Amino acid sequence: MQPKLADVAKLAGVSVTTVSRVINERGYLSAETKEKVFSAMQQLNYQPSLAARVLQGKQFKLVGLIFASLENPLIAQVVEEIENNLFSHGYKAIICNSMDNPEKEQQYLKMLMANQVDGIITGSHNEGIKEYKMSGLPIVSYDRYFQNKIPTVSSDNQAGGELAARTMIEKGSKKLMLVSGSLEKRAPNNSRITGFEEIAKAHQLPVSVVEFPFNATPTIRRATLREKLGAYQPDGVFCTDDQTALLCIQEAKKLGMRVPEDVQVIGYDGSNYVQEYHPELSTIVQPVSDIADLLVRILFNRLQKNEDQLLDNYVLPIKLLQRDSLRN
Amino acid sequence: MQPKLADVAKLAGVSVTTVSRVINERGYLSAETKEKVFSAMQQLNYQPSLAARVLQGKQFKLVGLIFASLENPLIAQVVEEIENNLFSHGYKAIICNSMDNPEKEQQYLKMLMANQVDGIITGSHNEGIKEYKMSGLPIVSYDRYFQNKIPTVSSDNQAGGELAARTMIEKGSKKLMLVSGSLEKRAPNNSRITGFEEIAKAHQLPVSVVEFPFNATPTIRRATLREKLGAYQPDGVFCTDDQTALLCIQEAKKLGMRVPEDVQVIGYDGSNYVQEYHPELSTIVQPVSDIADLLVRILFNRLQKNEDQLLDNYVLPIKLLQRDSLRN
DNA sequence: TATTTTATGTCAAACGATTGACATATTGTG
DNA sequence: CACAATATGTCAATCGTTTGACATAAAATA
Repeated sequence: MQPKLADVAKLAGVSVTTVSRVINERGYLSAETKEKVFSAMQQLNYQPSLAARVLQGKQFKLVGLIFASLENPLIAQVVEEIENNLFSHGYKAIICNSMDNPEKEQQYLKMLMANQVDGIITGSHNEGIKEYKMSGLPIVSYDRYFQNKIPTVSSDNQAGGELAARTMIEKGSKKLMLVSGSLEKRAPNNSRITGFEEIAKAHQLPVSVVEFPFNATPTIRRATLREKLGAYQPDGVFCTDDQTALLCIQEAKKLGMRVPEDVQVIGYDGSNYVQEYHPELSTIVQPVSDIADLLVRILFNRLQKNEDQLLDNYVLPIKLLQRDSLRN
Repeated sequence: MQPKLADVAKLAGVSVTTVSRVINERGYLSAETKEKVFSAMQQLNYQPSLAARVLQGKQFKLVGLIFASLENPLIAQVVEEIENNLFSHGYKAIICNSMDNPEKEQQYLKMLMANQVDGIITGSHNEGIKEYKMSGLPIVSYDRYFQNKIPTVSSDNQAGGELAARTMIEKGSKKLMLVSGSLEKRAPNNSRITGFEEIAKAHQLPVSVVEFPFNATPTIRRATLREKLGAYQPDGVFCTDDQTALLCIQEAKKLGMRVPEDVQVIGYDGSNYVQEYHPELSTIVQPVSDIADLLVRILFNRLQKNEDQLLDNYVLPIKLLQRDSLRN
């Protein structure tokens, strides 16, 4: 059995109240007693029962992370950085892979509420889930709009789309194609599309649009891309996520199109993984560290009930990573 | 405030004991009462306080996952599949990125103990951490050997190394190179090396060995690989992980070596990501789903105190995924 | 009809830590 | 020396749920 407060008290030769005082830093305490208590805790390898503390109204120091899937390198990185961030504040993260499944997401929310987590950070695709409102929990979202004053952090999707268009037009592309990795309305994501389209229109260049449902498999995407690339023969393709962009490059090459001579390709996300292991891909890079940082910061702000200066949306700047899928 | 048991009881017009009986399925209960209670729970959106239940000796239904880093696609996939598996059993997962840092791992163990998680699944690199013994928690490990009867699940590393060697030798490689993604002793990992070396020796073929410390950055790996490839000019390279294999292919090409004509390359891991987005790479594929499944199954077995038929090591079969980095 | 079985209720003690109220020493300060 | 500040102790209630002991009443069975 795990040692309890009383065991520590006995070993240290003090009362349980005193031990509790030491742990919670209340009242007057001599250095000597603190020392005794701490060493007793060490010896017994004592860890206060979180369950018992929570019952007293203390925080669990537990945050729920709801994201679609860790198999997306960007999400994996965001989750990892959030987790590191939380850890440094003494918080733990419960991970929830919603798999883009609203039912699963709903069940997760119930679980998280039962666990009485202190807050939730979500980057999942499904919205209109009423439990979000009911939960009464502090929630922060990544790159998703919610109806009810849930703060959202995202990269500057609009500017990203614009930058992608401007860049490839500058470098000579005239016959553009836009591939949306997932069609969901209301996602900030969509600004990537509008940003791109606006610039294209300003230059009076046509844009062929391909949209995938979010659950399209790589195989389906490949087949579709192959067909669209072959049929339309674009000389510049912007994909709203890196993974689709990779497929796009690969299929273009299979069709005998040279990248970037015949067709330039730009992706979106710029995870560490893509930067390191797909050196060819040019992409719009999201500031992941800043995003993770801000998400946690906002959550803590809400946790501490400092309901002050909370914006509804935080939009962080993106930048272009230019590599071989773009001409010089 | 969250509704409590008493609120449900009042709304359902029964006693708290009855509600508790319904929830815990104890004693005699009429269908009618159950119905009333369930509907009251629904109406109030009642979730029993896990903290209170845990205090009564119930399980948290919480498992700690300690892995090095989610930025490795294989780990991300393993974690994701474990999490899905746990979820279907009503369990949640706390995620811990140890970042290959023993100190962090130790802190995590403490946290997990304080949280009174029901068990731990670890695939982290650091061993000899005494807290593992002290924790008294059921632990299962992935691809790591521990001294003290902690069950381990791994892919058949030895067979994987052998298969890699046999395959490339069969396909004509005579000047072999072995690149170890991380040098750690005592890891099952090492069998990949010995397996490869044994077959090479049996064929009286020389093997040049390159070893990286686990924390070598991609940049360092690239530079080293470039030099070793250039100096040794191997015609067959086996890398003990896919990421290093990708770097290897890329650097070989930069050096003007053709893959697979001049040099064949085989990796190890075969995560979904690599299969989908690096179609060129040939690799030894670990059965990730089976691994995740087994890890969870073993953990549950220990949780239920069925200390029966528990092997120390479970070695699951691997298979070769042959693609363009190998000759036909 | 007598006796089980079924169905529910009341009550109170746990689980482990926190905390307020209050008591009692030992210091230190003016 | 008086009075405050410091240091610790005792005691009991509390958080929300579980559970055992016991009581009671209705329905089912013998």
